[in-house]
Amino acid sequence: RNILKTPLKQAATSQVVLTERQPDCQPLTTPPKPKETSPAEPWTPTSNLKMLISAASPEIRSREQRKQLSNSSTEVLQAKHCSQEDLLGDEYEKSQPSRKEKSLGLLCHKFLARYPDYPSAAQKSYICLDEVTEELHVERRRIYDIVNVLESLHMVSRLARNRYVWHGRHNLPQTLQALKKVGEENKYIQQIQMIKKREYEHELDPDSERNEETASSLGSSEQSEMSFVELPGVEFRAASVNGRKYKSLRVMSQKFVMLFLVSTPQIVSLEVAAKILIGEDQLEDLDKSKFKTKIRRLYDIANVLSSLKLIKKVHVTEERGRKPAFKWTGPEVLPYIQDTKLEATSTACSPPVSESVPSKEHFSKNLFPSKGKQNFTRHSSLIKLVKSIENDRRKIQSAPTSPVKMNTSRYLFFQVHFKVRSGLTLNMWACFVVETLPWAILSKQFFYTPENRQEITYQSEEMQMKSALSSPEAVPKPEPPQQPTPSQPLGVCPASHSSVSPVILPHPHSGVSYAIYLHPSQAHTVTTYSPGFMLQPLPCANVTGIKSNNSKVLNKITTEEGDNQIAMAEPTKPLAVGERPEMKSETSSQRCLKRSQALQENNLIKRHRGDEESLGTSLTFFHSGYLIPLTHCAHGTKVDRSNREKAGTCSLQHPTYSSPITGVIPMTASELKTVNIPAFHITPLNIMLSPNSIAAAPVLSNSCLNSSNASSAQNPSSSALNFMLQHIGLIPAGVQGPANPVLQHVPVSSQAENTSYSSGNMNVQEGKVSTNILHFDHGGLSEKYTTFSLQPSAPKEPWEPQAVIESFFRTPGGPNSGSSLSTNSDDTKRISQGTLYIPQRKLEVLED
DNA sequence: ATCTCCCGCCATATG
DNA sequence: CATATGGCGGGAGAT
Repeated sequence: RNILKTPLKQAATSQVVLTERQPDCQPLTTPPKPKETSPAEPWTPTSNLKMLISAASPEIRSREQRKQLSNSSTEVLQAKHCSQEDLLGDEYEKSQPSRKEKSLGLLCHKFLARYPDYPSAAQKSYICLDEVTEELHVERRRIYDIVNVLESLHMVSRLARNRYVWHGRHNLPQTLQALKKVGEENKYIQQIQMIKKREYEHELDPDSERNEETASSLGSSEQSEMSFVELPGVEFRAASVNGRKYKSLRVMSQKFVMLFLVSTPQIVSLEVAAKILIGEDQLEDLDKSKFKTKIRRLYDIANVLSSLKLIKKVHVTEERGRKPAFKWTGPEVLPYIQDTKLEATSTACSPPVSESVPSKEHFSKNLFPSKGKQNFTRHSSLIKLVKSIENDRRKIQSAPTSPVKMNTSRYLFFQVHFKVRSGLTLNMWACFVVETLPWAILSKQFFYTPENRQEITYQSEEMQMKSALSSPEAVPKPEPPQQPTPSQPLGVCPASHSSVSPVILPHPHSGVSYAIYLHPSQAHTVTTYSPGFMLQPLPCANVTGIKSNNSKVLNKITTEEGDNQIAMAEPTKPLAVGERPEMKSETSSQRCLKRSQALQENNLIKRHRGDEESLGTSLTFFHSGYLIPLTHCAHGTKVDRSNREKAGTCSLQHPTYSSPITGVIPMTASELKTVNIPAFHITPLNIMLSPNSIAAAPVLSNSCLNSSNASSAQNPSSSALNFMLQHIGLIPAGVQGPANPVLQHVPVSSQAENTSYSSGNMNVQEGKVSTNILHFDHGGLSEKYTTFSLQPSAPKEPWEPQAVIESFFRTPGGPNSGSSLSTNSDDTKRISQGTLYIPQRKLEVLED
């Protein structure tokens, strides 16, 4: 081994020598001196050879190395000369070491093969680097690369020199959870947005300005050091090692993973990752070489992660071209259900066993993180983002002179993560703009999370996002200040949902596609920007074919990789006020059509139910035009209960989906009834702000139950759901049809009962939002979480975003009431129309 | 040409 | 000091 080392070092030297000699035309001449001086290791000649050989063929090189091990310097030399000349021409090509076969990925596979994924306590395996390097025939250096990444995931930990312990994937769930949490705290999402945003701008006008950037970046240079995320049980032993640095690769690896866990489509392009990993420390250091190096490292890391099946390579295509990226294919990591106290115990569990069921408190705490008291608007990246947004608005409005208030506190970001029965999950990011329209959807998507599959394993790549649907929301642009529409209390938002277009959502397993109705503009956007995904607005008449196999569209879709998409909010033409009427009428007719279809579909569904049975899934048509696959849509608590239990069981076996909230969250029959969403169970998985943002609303006890509408029979969670979905555009307002032709204009409801729940129409056009409770009843634990919901307000009362926000993040009487957002919660504000959006490019992800 | 990323020099840390 | 680690970037296969 040492032998190898020495000559290598000299290779460089010899290069110099060689070069110098070039002019002499005697490149092969061996400098006599050194040769004699070190009989043990004839470095110069060897080096020369090495160089030549390596240039000629890696195969030879390796042979050379082998020989070298058993050598007698002179002989080796001879041999090499021979081999060099002999082999150079021909056979060298085939033997073995095509570069690929030496890839870190492959090596990693070999490495991993040596140890069990889930080593039992008994078979605690140790890793001796010397052995490994020898057995795998690799240079030590390479092993370090692997081990470092594994360390970052706590799959191994160092004991001492040359010695590591193998933990396998036992810690993975916790690690990922922890990483995700940190990732969120680091505001990676925003940073990513920021980067994309920046790129976008550069595209628009290459001669962009960078002063603003710099300025904003100065804002704060806090947080995120080279902090390595550790787990309670798995700290760096050999504590001394812990003393900073020398964890770069590890840290980088963790951060890289964080990016996946945090970003919504779990896809991260190398470019973005590199930028974030760099920019995190140095501000705006667009050093080219540094970037390259970062990329190199990322590839290294990615190779290991790939071997671990945690990520997979894909390509993201956008205007700029095809960019390398990776997609997370590891276990789904739910919002931090990580509790330091629980880790130790859970670590001891055997393979698939998940962490113990989190305590109520802990769960709630995680669901609504509230520790970060600091106003997140202070975060530099966010400020940047906001500035960018302002820029956009300026551009869009083409009214550069219009006063643009830079008030960062006006922006609020939050993520909504709804879970639908059979695993269809709606995940999105939205943004509030205080003083403007309610919100804009930054991104949203559906993905399939098979929590009720018994056979689920980490290879969730087949499952996750296979049927992902990401529909870029058509976000209305802000209206020019010149023509404010203060008189129009109801924002553009509701209006934009007045009509829907069916869209097909492929289903990976059953081969069934689901139709989802989206607003035309959305559908359009989708089709336009996600060609690869084949979101197709279909003529209503055709939608009936839930499982149609004749539709080429469908065929294509099912063939397509579900994750070929990624679409983000795209600037779209705002709905002009004038257009609204027409839209509506059109909508009405569409609704009718749809409803009739709904019936048909329902039948179809039933007919096909048998097929679905195997999956324990069935389709149900949601009368609002939202078709969702459901698991025994039921209707009663019983089913729910059993399901829940099943889910619970499942979770025990599959840590990946073990989160208690992954399971079915039952709603009582009464709830369903009230809500009028008979077959539609939605579980608000988490509604949270960006980490550390404004005070979140932590759980509440019963007190809250009564806080706002105790008397009201409405189901809080449903309210919330309606509210969200509607504004998100998933549920068209006033689906009920012509009955309420002018929904958009007529602020509905004055009573809680008819606000939206009674007639099944979701037209909650406006109203006050108040805090409400979500019932989480899983595994015997019944919990209530405060969330928002609509409360009927006085007719004609304009929208009060402030209230929305307030109630969204605030809990009456809760620890965080009177949060940072606004000083007086009861104060309502008027808002003008408009919306913000974050321009993003169309993306297309391709498998490799 | 671009994407990947192996190789191995050499600065540092460790013992 | 000898070794063990691992940062880093040249430059060569892969595509």
